[in-house]
Amino acid sequence: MFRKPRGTQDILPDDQTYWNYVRNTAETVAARFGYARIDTPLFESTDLFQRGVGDETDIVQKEMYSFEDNGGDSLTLRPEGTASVCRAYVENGMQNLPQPVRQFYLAPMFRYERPQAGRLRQHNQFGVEAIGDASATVDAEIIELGFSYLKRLDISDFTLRLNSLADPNEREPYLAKLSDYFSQYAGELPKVDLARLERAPLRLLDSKEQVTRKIGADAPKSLDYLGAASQEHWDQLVDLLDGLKTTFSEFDYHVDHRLVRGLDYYNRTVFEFEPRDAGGQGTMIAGGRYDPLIEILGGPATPGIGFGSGIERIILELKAQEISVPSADQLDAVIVSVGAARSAAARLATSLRSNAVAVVLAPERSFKAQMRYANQLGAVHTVILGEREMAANSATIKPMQGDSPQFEVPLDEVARSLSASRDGQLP
RNA sequence: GUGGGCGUAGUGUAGUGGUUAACACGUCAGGUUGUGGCCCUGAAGAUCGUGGGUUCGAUCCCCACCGUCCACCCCA
Repeated sequence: MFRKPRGTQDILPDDQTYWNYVRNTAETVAARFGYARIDTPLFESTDLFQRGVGDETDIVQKEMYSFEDNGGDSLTLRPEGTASVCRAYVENGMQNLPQPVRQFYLAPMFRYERPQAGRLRQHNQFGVEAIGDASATVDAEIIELGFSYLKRLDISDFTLRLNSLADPNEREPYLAKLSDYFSQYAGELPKVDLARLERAPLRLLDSKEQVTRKIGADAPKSLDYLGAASQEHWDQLVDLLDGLKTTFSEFDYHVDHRLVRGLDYYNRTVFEFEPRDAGGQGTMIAGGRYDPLIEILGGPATPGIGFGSGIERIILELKAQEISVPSADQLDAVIVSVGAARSAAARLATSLRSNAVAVVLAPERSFKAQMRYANQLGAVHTVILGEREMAANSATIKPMQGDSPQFEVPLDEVARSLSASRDGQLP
């Protein structure tokens, strides 16, 4: 038999309660901050990601699902969301909208990776992007949005790390200093980190190797290389976040000069929310400013900032914290009927559904088995249609929870009776 | 891409170099005439991940592959 491709998953009905909870929360919070939904294609021109994400990144070099279509074009299943949103921004003339343009997405991403907990080949992200405004107030807004999202999900015990990667022209001298610094210790660095020293010196900062971490503690900090403009931006952001601290008692952040990003397009502000006792793949939200990106993609220089949040990781954390999520829509009734009453039962089901009652017709089994069936489905009521009811043109309604007695109502009042009972149960 | 653990019915587990591979939950059917949940009885359901090899004989030993989990890498 077939099996699902490696690193993919079936999201079964039982798990959908988590997904609904997360998606609904994301939509609600996004709306509250004035972010509107955008959906972009599942695949894009390969070149968009090569240029946007960065040719040197692992994502582009070995993790993309790229293919050539019948017309000979090279396309790629999107590995991340920001490049597409920026492409859509330029392509659809969003420069002519009031700036910044605030958008969010809920969408699957694809990366050819070795699967493990919290890491899949197809995963889903809630992402937000604010494009067209370079001021630090937007940075603070995005971070507040991420905070509100986690709080509204009822997740606690998370930390927010913050850093500034400076602007590209400031980063060159910084990276040189950083390389120089680590080169002094080349003899002590483990093999993986020697490779990083060549390829991506920034990555040395968040290495998991003990030695490297120790050496990295005193490494040059990007924060010390900010130019006047990015320094002012940083100061404003810190000021705004301190303001948030006084508004939300649980809000906090800490500056971490080791926080870096794997995608090339980031500049200035970068941040991550992660569980306090984060394991390997813990990061729940990661984002930052990407002012150079749209120009890199061939558009007009346009600043932007946003974050991505892995829904699977959020759900892992919801489960880890044993957070209860709203249960699925309940089934109002199962109709139990035998013999001649079955066709009347089918008609009743149809009529109930058009009256907004959720109803299932029990399968053609013994009376007892049908009652069991109703119980297994967790229906609030059983509606019994038998010979007696047929003769009286009525139906018996039996509440399945608690021990209220069953009662009989005329057939045309079943819908009213069921919905009244349902509405009465709401708080 | 690297290293390690694991792979027995739908799910969770037990088990043995040699006749019909066990248990629990779940599923289905019964427990008399139209009433679920508890309980009782019964049934279905596993080519013991796949393919090689060792052996008279392998689910059990060895190898490869696949899958899964963990760590690295990378990242959400």
